[in-house]
Parts: sequence; C-alpha cells; structure tokens
Amino acid sequence: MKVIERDGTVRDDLTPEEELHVIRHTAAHVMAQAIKRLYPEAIFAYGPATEKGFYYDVDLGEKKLGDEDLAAIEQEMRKIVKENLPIRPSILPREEAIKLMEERGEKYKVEHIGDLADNEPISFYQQGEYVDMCVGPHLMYTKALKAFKVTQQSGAYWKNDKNNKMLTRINGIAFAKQEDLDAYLVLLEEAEKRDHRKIGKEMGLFMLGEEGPGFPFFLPKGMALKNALIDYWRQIHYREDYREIQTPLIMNRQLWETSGHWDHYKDNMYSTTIDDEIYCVKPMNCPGAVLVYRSQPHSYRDLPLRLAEQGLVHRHELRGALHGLFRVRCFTQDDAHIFMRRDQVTDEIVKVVHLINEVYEKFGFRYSVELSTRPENSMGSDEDWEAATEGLKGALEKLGLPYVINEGDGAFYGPKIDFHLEDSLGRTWQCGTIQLDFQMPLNFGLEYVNEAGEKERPIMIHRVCFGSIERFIGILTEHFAGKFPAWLAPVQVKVLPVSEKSMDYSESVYKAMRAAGFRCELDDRNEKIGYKIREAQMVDRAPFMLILGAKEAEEGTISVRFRDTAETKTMKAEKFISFLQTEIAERR
RNA sequence: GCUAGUGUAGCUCAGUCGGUAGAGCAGCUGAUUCGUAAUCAGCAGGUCGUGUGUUCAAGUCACAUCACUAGCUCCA
Repeated sequence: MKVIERDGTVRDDLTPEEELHVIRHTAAHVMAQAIKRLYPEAIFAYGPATEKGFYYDVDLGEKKLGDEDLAAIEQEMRKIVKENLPIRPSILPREEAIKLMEERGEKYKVEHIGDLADNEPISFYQQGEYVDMCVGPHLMYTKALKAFKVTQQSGAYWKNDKNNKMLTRINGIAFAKQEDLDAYLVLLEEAEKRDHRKIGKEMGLFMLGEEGPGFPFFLPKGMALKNALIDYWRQIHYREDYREIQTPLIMNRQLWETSGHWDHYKDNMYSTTIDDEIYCVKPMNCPGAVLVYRSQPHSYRDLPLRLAEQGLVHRHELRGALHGLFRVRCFTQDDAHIFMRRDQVTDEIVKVVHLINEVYEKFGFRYSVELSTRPENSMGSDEDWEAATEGLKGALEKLGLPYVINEGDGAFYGPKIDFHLEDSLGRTWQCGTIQLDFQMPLNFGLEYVNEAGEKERPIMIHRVCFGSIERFIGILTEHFAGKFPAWLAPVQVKVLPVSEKSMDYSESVYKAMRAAGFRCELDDRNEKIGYKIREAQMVDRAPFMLILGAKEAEEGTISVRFRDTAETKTMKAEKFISFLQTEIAERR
C-alpha cells in the first residue's frame, strides 16, 4: 500500500497498524468532502483516525442530522471514491495558510494554526475541490479506500471543552478490506450478545428502574455472585493482613468540610437535613476510615495499618453518564486505607499492585495502567504532590509496569495509579486504583508516635482492587458472557428430572446438593428434558446439569452434563460433590 | 448537563393515511411421562413511559417531562 507524506515522499513501508491509521484518516477526509458537498455551509474542526475508526467534528450551524442524512453522506463518499481523485499534499507559509483557511471560512482551522508552534510547517492535502489542513500521510487516490461505513453521530465540544461550541461529531469505521469490515460488524453483534445489561436481565442478576435511576437492585442470583466475590476478597485481604471495618453512610457537614469534600466534591454529594443540620451521604469512604484511625493513639510499630471496608458510596453522576452497572449512582467499593510511615510507602504500593494483579489474573483480565497527576482544583502543597507522585512512579518503575501519564487527572487530595479493564466492546473502564494522600492525615491531624517518642504524621494510601463491585460484576459478566466459573456461578448445579416419574429421586439429589453447600435449583416443570437443558444452558448458564431419569434412580447415580463441553458423565453423587467442593474451594 | 435517537404485554417486536391493540416466547390450565439445546391445545395478560394540547376521533400529530440507548463531558 502506498501513502504520501506531506513533503510529497511516497512510502510503502508502513506496518499494518500504521496503514490502518492512514486508511481511517483518509476516510475522515473523504467524509469531510462528502459533507461539504451536501452541506456547503459546513465548517470543519478536528477529524482524526482513532483506535476504533475515525470521526470528524463539524459545525453545521442550525442543521441537525438524521439517520437518512448519515446514509446520504456515506453514499456521497462512495461517489467520491469512484471518482478516484488524486490526493496530493502541499506546504504553505503560515500567512498563506491562514489566508487560505480564512477564504474558505474555516475558522476552527485558523484557530488551530494559531495553536501550532511557530516553526511547525503547515501542510494541506487536496482531493478534487476539497482541501484540508493536515499533517498526513494519506492514501494517494480516493479509490484506495476500500471498506468504510458511517456509523453514528453525536455531539462533541470544540477542543473537548464544554465552554466551547457543541459541534456535530460524525463517526465512521474503515478497514483495508471489505472482509475486515464485515468481520468487525459481526464482532459488534457478538459484543451485543455479551452486554452485561442483557445478560444481567436474562440471568436475573440485577435490575434498574425509573424509581431510582442509577441505583441498582441486586436480585437473588446477582447477590449470590456478589457475595461469592466478596468472600474471595475477604480471604485474600485477611491473608494480606488487612482489618475490615464498616463506617456510616451518613455523616455531618463538618466532617466533609474537614476532609475537603465539601469544597471539592459538593456537586456530587447527596445530602439531607437531620435536626436542622446538613448531613451528607458519603461519596467516599476515606473520612470514615480516618476517624477510625484517629479514635486511638498509634505507635510506629502498628504501621502499616490496613483498614478495609466494603463501602457503599453514593455519587450524583450526570444522568447522561449512567450506563448499566458500569456507571451508577451508588456502588460498593472494595476499599482500603493504609496508614503508614514515609519509609514504608514504596513497599506498600508494590504490595497493593501485586494484590490487584493477582485478582485480575485470577479472571484472566488484561489491564492497562495510568498514572494521574495533580488536577487544577486540588489541595495541598507542591512539595507533597511532588513527593507523592514520585512515590507512585518509583513503585511502578520498580515493578517494571508499563504505564501512561494522565496529566491533571488525579484526585483532589493526591495522585493515583489507575487500572483499566476492557468491556466487550473494547471500551475501557477504570477499576482498581491506588491513591497516595498526604492531605487527609494533615486535615484530620493524624499522628503516630515514633521510636524517639515524638509525634509524626502518617501517610495514607486509598486503594481498591475491584474498584466498584458493581462495575466489576459488569466486566466479569461480559468477560465470561455469563458463563461464570463454578465458584461464581449464581446457579452452580441445576437438577433436571427426565420426567415426573423421577421427581422423587431428583428431589433427594437436590437436597443432597444443597446440603453440600452448592447453589442448586430443581427444574420440576412438566417439560421434556431437552427443553430443560436448553434453558439451564442458555438462561441460567449453570456449569453443571444433573440429568436424572429411571436409570439413575435405579443405579443410585447422577448424570452430569458439563456446560462448557456438553459432555455427560455418570457417577455417584458423592464423587460429584467432592469434585465440585474442591473446584469451588480452589476457585478454579 | 450537552448532541442524536428510542419508549406498545414479564421479554423480543409488529401496528399502513389519525378511526379505538397484535404476534412469538415466558406465565396459567389441561393433555402428554418423555433421555441430552424448544411436545400439543386452550386461557389470561396493555391507562401504548407520563402530562398537556390539536382533533368528531390520538399508540399514531404538537409541546413539555421522565427513563433508556450511542457518543460528548465526567468518573469507580
């Protein structure tokens, strides 16, 4: 595949990833050309290639686009491809570049030139009547664009700043070959089947209602899953020497003023009035943990002190941001606050990273790591922020973990390391996070007594592994497409009598399974065995089905059908029980 | 909160030009007693998200509002 650089050099040595990027970037230009033909008044902002496809942000004045309009744009793009226009670059002096863009009314491009460094060359690519300011490279002819689709539109602010004008963002996808595009569309369909909202409904895990937007209800099956997850969490945290606490949901305004939440987080806090005083529903667990720490004097020998809490927090999220279990207004954080001496910071962070890694590996998740630095609206001194940020960086480097830096994205009280997991569509969601905090200990006057008998201020880590149990369950559901491993499965064993004749035997087996501690259900409906298997497989997604008919009743055995292989094995109930107990105990 | 869209039975969806609500699955009842991914028949199920308006007449048109979906912004 040949591409042309802004200086006119023709190259054919790009990697497949780079080629895809160029294809998508050219697709964005062709789309812009199509838009300009259909809507001559359109003014263009940014139009990049992305990981998933491409988009162009366009100012269409008062014009609103419907689905037909998107189809028309795609149609026009196909026409432009057919015309096979050559795509050629040129570099202009800054004044001429500005003049060209001004003549064409491209005010966003003019502004963009103003943002560029003085020595940055300003280049343009032209295809037919359409000229776009662009660094390239691009395909050399429009006909080289083989497979693309305009997918959706949305609003987006100029330069992503909500104080700026809202533009129309038109999204598309493009691939090197039609087969790749088709495969991608199939993938999207598959992803839809894994959507945790759909599976959650099918399996009866949770529900959301208009009565409480963003406040999920956990149904019996979802609760079983949640509890299994928390049992696992307790086990590993006990091993790592954490102590579990629980702090109140509602505490008075003064506490939140001390912690800084009142100043920095008020818009996200729910509040209520009790005896004429304002109380806030906790959006974070830290102040509660801090009060627990402060309730007793501490020796340097007690540190690090690790206080863990399954903390239910409430945050007022914008309603447009709500999304199944991924983004809710109340969620349970598997939180912990670690109070420690300055010399313990690196070791402690390393331990937490190991723990998070252990948890994610358990489920086979891949994750990406980000380090977020000081935001604008924050508290504390530059030195403390510097030290905290260096502390996190040092730990990451000691571990050799690759990470990207997210400038200005830290919490208001400290920088953080974030762990991001992918959903079925490849969107990433922040789950685990480790935050280093000098502020809270200062604001609350926390102390410990050192070896010399002097008072010193501890440093605090805030950290979560799952992040929010709700979000984590959403990710898990999509990851396993509802086919949870036995230790997590809401229904572990489903007993399926072949007919009513084997009902008595089935009931006795069912009771034995429950007595063995399994989450077991009996399908006692008057249906054929095939029907029951179908539902156990597709709806409950039970890892084990016990098929019980006259043969089993006579022999005193059970026929176990395995969800994942569809194999069947006949054995004694005791054998199955000990097998499954091991399976669950080892969380395989 | 912003941009665009969607809202009809528990679920998935149909409903034409404005003329008074329809299917499949699930549920219930009956028959069948069945061996590894859907047995047959019957019955029942709806204030068409909510409100206001236009009209002789509104699921259908208009406005408002709520929820949901994709994205933006924001976040675990």
